[in-house]
Amino acid sequence: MDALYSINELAEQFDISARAIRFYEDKALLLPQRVGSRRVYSKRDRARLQLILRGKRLGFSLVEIREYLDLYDQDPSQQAQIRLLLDKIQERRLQLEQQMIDIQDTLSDLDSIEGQVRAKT
Amino acid sequence: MDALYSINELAEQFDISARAIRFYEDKALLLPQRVGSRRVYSKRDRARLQLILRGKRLGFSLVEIREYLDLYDQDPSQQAQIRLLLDKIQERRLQLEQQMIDIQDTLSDLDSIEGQVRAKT
DNA sequence: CTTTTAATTAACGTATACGTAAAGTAGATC
DNA sequence: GATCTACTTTACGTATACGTTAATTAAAAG
Repeated sequence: MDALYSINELAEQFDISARAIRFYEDKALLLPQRVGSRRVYSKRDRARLQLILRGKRLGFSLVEIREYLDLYDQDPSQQAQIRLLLDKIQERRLQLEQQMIDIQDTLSDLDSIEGQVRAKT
Repeated sequence: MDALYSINELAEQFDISARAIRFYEDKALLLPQRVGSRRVYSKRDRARLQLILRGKRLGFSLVEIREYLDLYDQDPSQQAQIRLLLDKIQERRLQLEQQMIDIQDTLSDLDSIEGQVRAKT
């Protein structure tokens, strides 16, 4: 009696298109059961989709995400691959830090523009 | 006697391709002087390119960046557009915050994987 | 049994941001 | 003057992540 979802239910829950979900399956990131020709998603599939979307928010490509998802499948004892993932995460962290700096710089620029605007009134 | 740069000098300085710089010009983000047919970049052009790259790191599209660059050109007194930019910046900030959460979640997952790995040894 | 409704596959289309030849030119060097 | 080097324009190619018909089909509702 595990909860099951249709493709459109999942799409609505995560605010994405059914097309996107089928696309992820096409790229081997998901492999739901079928009832006849229709896709049926388990809790586990749903959790996978959630990981996919998180990966996307982190800026990973679908190919990268697929590789990382495999880590969750293969009983996780491959430390080499885990290290690779940690490296990628670290790389992303550095990018995030640069983004923070960029935001600060941009906000400074905006401040000075604002100042100029005020000086003119 | 303002410093001038060739396209390849700029490319090297910012570690991008000359092709990329020409592409930005094609998209009207840059408009360097010409000496004969060759592009010559001023300090101001260089600063513009720096803003372009910052915008990219912040996740803006070239079209968006072009719109914002225009803000720096038009003597900055158009508060409506400045507000629009501030809104976009705010939107990016929210995305960044979500990214921070995603990173934390991912690191937690990695911790638990690491725990499982250790438990097995 | 007929009509919706929800879902399916197949396949072409789209936007973004360049990469990558290919062919030519202009100035500097020998 | 020939060649090398840096640079140019033109234009087709590429990767990613889906959007968008179009044509079916199966199951539910009437």
